[in-house]
Amino acid sequence: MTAPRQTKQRATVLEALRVTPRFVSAQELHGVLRAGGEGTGLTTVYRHLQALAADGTVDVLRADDGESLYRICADSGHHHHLVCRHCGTSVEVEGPAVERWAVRMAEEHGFADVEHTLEIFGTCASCSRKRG
Amino acid sequence: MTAPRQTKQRATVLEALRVTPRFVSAQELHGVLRAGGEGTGLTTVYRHLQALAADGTVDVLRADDGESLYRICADSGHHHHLVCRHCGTSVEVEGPAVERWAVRMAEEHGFADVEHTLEIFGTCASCSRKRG
DNA sequence: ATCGGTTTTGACAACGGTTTTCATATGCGG
DNA sequence: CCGCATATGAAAACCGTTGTCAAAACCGAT
Repeated sequence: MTAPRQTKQRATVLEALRVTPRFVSAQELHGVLRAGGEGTGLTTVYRHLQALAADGTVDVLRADDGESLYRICADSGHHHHLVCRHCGTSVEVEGPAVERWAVRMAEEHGFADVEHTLEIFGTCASCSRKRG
Repeated sequence: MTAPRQTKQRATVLEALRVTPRFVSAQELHGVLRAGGEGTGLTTVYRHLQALAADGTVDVLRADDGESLYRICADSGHHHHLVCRHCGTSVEVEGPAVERWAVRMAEEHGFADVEHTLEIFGTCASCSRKRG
C-alpha cells in the first residue's frame, strides 16, 4: 500500500473541497476548477474523489437523480447529514439513539454486519428566504 | 386524472412484484418476465415501475451502484427497510423515535419541508448460513 | 359486434453520469 | 539525473434509464 503521489491536481481538488462547505457533484467541482484556470481533467477529478471517499476523507451522498455528491467533513467519525435540497449546504448531526435502534432492529430479525444510511433533506433558512 | 388501462403487461408486472418478496431491479424483473415466456418489453417494465412508485404502490431504493430497486410493501404508510445486501430480502420496520429526532434536528437548524431517507443494510440469516 | 379515439407497447436511439483505455507526462526513490 | 511506476486526460466505452414514434391494444359509444 503506497501513499498517493503529491501532484498539482490532487492538491487542487483537495483545496477546492476544503473551500466548499456543501455537497457538490464531481462535474460541478470540475467546472469550478476549470473556471479557476486549473486545467484539471474531469477523469482526474473523478479518480481523486473516488480515492478520497474510499479512505473516508470525504463523505458521499446520492442525489435523487442518481448523481453522487461529495463533501469534506469536520467530523471524521460516524455521523449523518442535514442537507439543503436546493443549495447543498449541510450540517453534520449525530444520533446515538438512532444507531442503537438500527442495530436492535437488525438483531431482532437475524441480520448481521449491519450498516445504515440516513440523510435528512430540507430547505435551509437562507433558501427559504430567497424563495418566499 | 384517468385510471390506467388494464393491459396484460400491467397485470404481469404487478403479479411478478407480488410474487417477489424482495427488492429487485427493473432489469431483473424484465429478465424474470422474459424467462416466464412473457414478451414484455424493458421500456414497459420501467414505465410501470415508475407509475407504481409515483402512486406509492411500490417502494424504491437506490443500491450502492446507483441502480433502482423496487418492491411492493404490505404497509402503505411511512416506514423503512431492513435489507439483505446479498439477496435483497427485506423487512419493513418503523421507528417513530427516529422520525421525531429527524424533525427536531431540522428545526434546530432552521430547515423546513423536512424529509429523510433511512435504510438498514445487513446480511440476512439465510445468506449468513450460505456464506459461513 | 365493431368502430374510433386515445392510451399503451416495444424496438431502437439518445442521454447523462461514471469508468475504462491508453499514450503521454510527471513525481520520486535510488 | 535516471528509471520507472504512477498520474493524467481526451476520447471512447459503459450502463441504467428515458425519449421517440409507428404499430397494437384497450374501452366507451354506437
